[in-house]
Amino acid sequence: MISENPFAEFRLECQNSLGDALQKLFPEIQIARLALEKPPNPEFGQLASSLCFELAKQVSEKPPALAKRLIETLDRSKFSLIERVVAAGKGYVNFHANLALFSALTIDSVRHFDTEYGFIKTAKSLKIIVEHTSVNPLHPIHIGQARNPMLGDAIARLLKSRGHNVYRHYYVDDVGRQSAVLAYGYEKLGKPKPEGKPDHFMGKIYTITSCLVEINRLKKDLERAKTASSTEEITEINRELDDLMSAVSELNVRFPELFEELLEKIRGDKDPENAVNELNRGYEAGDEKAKQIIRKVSELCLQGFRNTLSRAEVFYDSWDWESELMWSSQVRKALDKLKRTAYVFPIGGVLEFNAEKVAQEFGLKKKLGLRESYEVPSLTLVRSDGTTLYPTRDIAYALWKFEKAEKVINVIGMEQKLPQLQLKIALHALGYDNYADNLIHFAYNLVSLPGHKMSSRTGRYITFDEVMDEAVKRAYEEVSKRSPQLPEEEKHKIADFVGMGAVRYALVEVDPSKPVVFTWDRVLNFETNSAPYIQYSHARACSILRKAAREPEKPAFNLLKEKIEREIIMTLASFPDTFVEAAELLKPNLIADFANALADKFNTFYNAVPVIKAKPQELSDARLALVDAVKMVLRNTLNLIGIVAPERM
RNA sequence: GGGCCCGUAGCCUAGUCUGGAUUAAGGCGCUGGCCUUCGGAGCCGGAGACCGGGGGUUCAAAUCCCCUCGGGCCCGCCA
Repeated sequence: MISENPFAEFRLECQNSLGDALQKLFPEIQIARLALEKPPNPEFGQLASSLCFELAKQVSEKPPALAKRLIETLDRSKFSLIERVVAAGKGYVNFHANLALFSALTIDSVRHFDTEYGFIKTAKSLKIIVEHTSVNPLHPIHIGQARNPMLGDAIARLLKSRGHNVYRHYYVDDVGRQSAVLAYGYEKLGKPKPEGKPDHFMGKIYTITSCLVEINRLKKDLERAKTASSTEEITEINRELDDLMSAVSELNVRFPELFEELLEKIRGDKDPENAVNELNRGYEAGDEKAKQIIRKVSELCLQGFRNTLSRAEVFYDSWDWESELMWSSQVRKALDKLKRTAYVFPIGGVLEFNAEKVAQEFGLKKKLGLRESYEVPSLTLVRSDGTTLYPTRDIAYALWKFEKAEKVINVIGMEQKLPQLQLKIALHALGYDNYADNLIHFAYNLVSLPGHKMSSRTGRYITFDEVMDEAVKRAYEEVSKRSPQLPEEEKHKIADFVGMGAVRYALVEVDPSKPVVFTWDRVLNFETNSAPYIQYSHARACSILRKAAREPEKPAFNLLKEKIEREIIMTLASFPDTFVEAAELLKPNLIADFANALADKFNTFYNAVPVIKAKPQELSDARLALVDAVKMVLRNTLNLIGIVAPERM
C-alpha cells in the first residue's frame, strides 16, 4: 500500500471513526469539524481529540466519562491504521497508530514517490506571478535586500511544487530621479568602463553623486530658509546636511580617487540639481540621449545582479522594465482610465487619487483589514511637471501582470504597505475587484545593521556579494580542516554550496515579519540548525546507502521499534502536511524548520543504532529503507528552499 | 496625532492565523559525559524563560479581546 500523504490516511481514519461514534451516540449533535491535534507526547498516541470538552457542556456529562463512552462506541472492525484508542487526561481521546503498518505505508510511499514525495498538488492550478527582488539598478544588492530574493524564490519553488504555473518577475525600476542621479554622475566621469563588478562600481558612483547633489540642493534650500528666517526649517535642513556631510567624509576615505574626480566634475556644474531633473524628464519622454545613458547604467547594474543572484541559485522568467511600461503608453492609459473615475482630483498643480473615498464607497475597509476610523491617505499620481510617480506606474504594472496571470504576489518590504494598499484600492476604483482580491503583498521586515539601518543612499550597507564571499571562505576553511585529503577543486565545490546554503538558510529560516539585525554569526553558522547541518545529514545518509551497496530486499518494518525510529517515521509521514501548509500560507520557514527537525532526528538515530550491521538482515533492510526515505525527504526540503543536497561533503 | 509590524531563558529563534494534556521546543553561549561499529559539520546529560506588563473571555490562553510599556516602520510633487 502506498499513499501520497500517509499521515492524512491515518487522520482520515481517526476522523471517520470518531465521527461515526459521535453520530451513533448523539445523533442530534452537529460538530462542524472534527479537528484532531498532535499530542505533546508520543505516549498519548499520534493524534488526539479534545472534542469531549466541548461536548461535555452540551450533553452535561463529564469529559472523561464521555471520552470513555465514545471510545466504546467506536467500530473496531473498520480499524486499519489505528491500533487502539484510549481515553486519557481530563477527557482526551487518543488514537494510537498501528506502527508496523504505518511504517510500511510511510517508507514505501516516500520511496515510491521519491522526488515528488510531499508535493501534494493543488486542486486548482493557477497562473501565478511572483515579483521579487526588484532592487533598483543603482548599487549592488545589499544584505537587507537579499532577504527578498531568498523569500521570493522559495515561495516560487513552493508554489511550483504545489502544481501552479509560476512566473518569476524582476521589476527593473529604471524610471525616477535616482536613476538620473547615477546616470548624471556616470556621464560626468566620461562613461568609464567599470572597474571590478559593474554593480559595485555603479554603487560607488551613485552614492557619491547622490550625496554631492543632495548637499548642493540642501545648501540652496538653507539660503532660502535663512532669508525667510524659518528656524524650524533651518534646523531640519542642518540635521540632514550633517548626516550627508558625515556620509561624504566616509566616502572620501573609502574611495578617494573616484570621490575627488566626481567632486571636481560636479563642482564645475552650475546647477547639478537641474541637470538631474532634466535627465529624468528626458527619460520619461523617451529622449534618445537620456535613454542611452540611463539604460547603460541600469544594464551595468543588472549585469552584476544576474551574477550575484545566479550564485545564489535565483533565476527569473522575466525582467520587466518600468520604462518600457511607460513608453508603451500603458501608464498613460491606466492613468486616463483612473481619471475618468470620480476619485481623481487636481490640487495645487498635481493630480491626486482619493483612496479614502474609494475605500468608503466600495466598503473596502473591513475587507482590507482597516479600522473604519482609519483614513487612507490620498495618493499623488502626477507631479506638477507632468511626470508620473512610482505608485502610478505600479498601477499600470499590476494591470499588465493580471493580463498574464490570475494571481500576483509582490514580495516587497513592509515599509511599502501603504502604497501597496493604495494600489489595491486603485484596482477596485478601476473596477478590477478580481485583480485586487488576487493581489498579495508579501511583506517582510527590515534587516538592519547593529545601531542603524542600511542605507544605499549614504553607502552604509553590506553587500550580498560580500556576505556570500565570506560564507564561502569560511566554508572553505572548514572543509580544509575536516577533509584535507580532498583535491582543491573538490574543496572549492563543497565550500561553495555549503557557504551559499548557510546564507540562504539563515535568511529563510526567520519569520519574514520579524525585524532582523544583521550579524555575521547569523549567516556563518555551520552547526546544528543550519544548512550545512542538514546537508551533512543528507551526505551521511547517502554514505550509509553507498556503503551498504545493496537494495533492502526484505525489510521487516515491524522490527523498527525504537522510539527514535517511530519519531522519524511520523516526521516523514507528516511532510506532505507541512508542505501544503507552507505553500498555502507562503511560509518557507516552515520547510526550513522541518528540514532541521528531521536532520536532528536522523542524527540521533544514526548515533543510537547500527544500520548496515543490524541483525537480523530484515531489520537492517528496514533501517536501510528508512535511511533512504530520510535522504529523499531531506533532499526534497532542501530543494524547496534552493539549497544543494550533496552526496558527499 | 493616526496606522502597521515586532517583544518568548544571557543572546538568537520555533510555537500565535486554526486556544488544549502534570515537562513552553530548539540553537548559540555556560557546563558534565561519548576519545566515535555506518563520516565528530555528530550524539547523550545539566543549569537557564512562567511567554514585555496588566486586565478580560474560556472547562482550558504564549495563542483570542481590551488597556499599557518598549523597539521598528509608514503617513513625500522619493522609490
